[in-house]
Amino acid sequence: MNPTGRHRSTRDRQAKASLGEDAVVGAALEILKSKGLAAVTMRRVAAALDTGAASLYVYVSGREGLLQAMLDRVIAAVELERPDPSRWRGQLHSLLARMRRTLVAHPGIAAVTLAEPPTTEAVLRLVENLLGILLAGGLDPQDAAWACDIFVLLATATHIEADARRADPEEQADEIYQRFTGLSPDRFPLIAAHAAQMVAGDGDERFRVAVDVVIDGMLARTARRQVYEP
Amino acid sequence: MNPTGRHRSTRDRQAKASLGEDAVVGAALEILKSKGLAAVTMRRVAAALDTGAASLYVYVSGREGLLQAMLDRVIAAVELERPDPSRWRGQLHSLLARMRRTLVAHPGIAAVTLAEPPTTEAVLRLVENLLGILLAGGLDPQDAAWACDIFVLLATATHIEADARRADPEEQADEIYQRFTGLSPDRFPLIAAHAAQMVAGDGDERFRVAVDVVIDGMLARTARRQVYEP
DNA sequence: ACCTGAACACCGTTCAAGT
DNA sequence: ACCTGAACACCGTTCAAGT
Repeated sequence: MNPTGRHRSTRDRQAKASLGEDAVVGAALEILKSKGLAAVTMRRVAAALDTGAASLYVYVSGREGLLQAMLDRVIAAVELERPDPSRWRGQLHSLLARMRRTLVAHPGIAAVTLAEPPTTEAVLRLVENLLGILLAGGLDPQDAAWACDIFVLLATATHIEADARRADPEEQADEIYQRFTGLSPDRFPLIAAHAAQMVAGDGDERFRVAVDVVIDGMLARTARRQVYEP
Repeated sequence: MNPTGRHRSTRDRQAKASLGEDAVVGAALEILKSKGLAAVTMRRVAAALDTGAASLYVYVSGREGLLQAMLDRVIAAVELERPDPSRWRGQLHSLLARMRRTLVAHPGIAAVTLAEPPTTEAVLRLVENLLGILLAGGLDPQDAAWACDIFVLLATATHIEADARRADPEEQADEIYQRFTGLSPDRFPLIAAHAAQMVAGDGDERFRVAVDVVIDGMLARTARRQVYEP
């Protein structure tokens, strides 16, 4: 057997010394990026590794476990920030924008985030970093914890939203705009009147505004507390 | 054939005059509530209606269309508010709490919301109402539009989060608390130190805080605009 | 004209039987 | 001891053939 040769049959190949969780997750991520979440089936991942679906169960606990491991690997690639009280707001925006960009690059992967509590290594590191920046910003621990939760929810939700709209986003925005302006002014006067505002901004900008709004809201809470409970 | 009789075979029964989109959606919602989203298969819905999966395609365009119709019916049941500028903040909380409660009562249904632009009748009515309350509150149209988007994202995301945690939520919170306090203080000092804050509050309370934070953040934007661009 | 059984092309997971 | 082909119990969707 030529060790560099590619083999098309599942029989007749060298020992699987090179296989392992990393290889399985890697193959699955490649399929995810090129074909989307629905294409990530045990059978297809196995085929990409020149083996059968049953062999995958040695390295992952099943499809659910595989998705979990994929998310962890994706999140692990997000560069963190060293919390700096003098620029915590900017750090928050950078970190969350990177997180969102990474998620968007992996269509569908975030469905897993919401489904499971943040328990894997990489997700914990990200949350720890978020918490650090928020506390450096002077937030009360409870507010900081809640803000973490909200930010993760927003990042995940905008990501799911983004990748459901696979087609040209601008074209789709235009389509929705047309539909909104065409709505009966008797029944939907506000949506019709403000259609332009309803479809304004791309995913990045909408996410940025959402993060900004949450930061402002948290600062308002902090200010209120300092007035009433000094 | 006795018209009140139940038939177990797909052959040998009266004409399907009673069937229609409503019946299909109703049967699907019953399965959703009792067995969850994964159990809502074309075959099972058909079986509940004493017919075969193929017959469903007369009334719905496929599984995706069925889910869409189910969501519309669920959202249609959310009672709306007549916008009142003097109590818009309370109205927002009431409306969104009702929306969330309705979603939580239908495990898994919200996965559909995010996946599709808000284009169905009932969703449009809800968004129109949200927009009305926000504008009554004095928000700039663009801010109001963005707030709508954020609120819908939050409601959907917390709902997905809620129903992934099927088991006893309190027990699960305790489990996560144990895991957080047990984390290495070298690597995750903040999560470990603030574990209590991280798991504080049930779904309702966390959602309420999130809505409050977004409202405060939007008011801060409004105030800022009025100072700089009077 | 309407309805649907049966077929098609898939799934995730298990396990007996091989090497 | 390790690996996996084949089987099991499902999917959504289509369509030819029946009534």
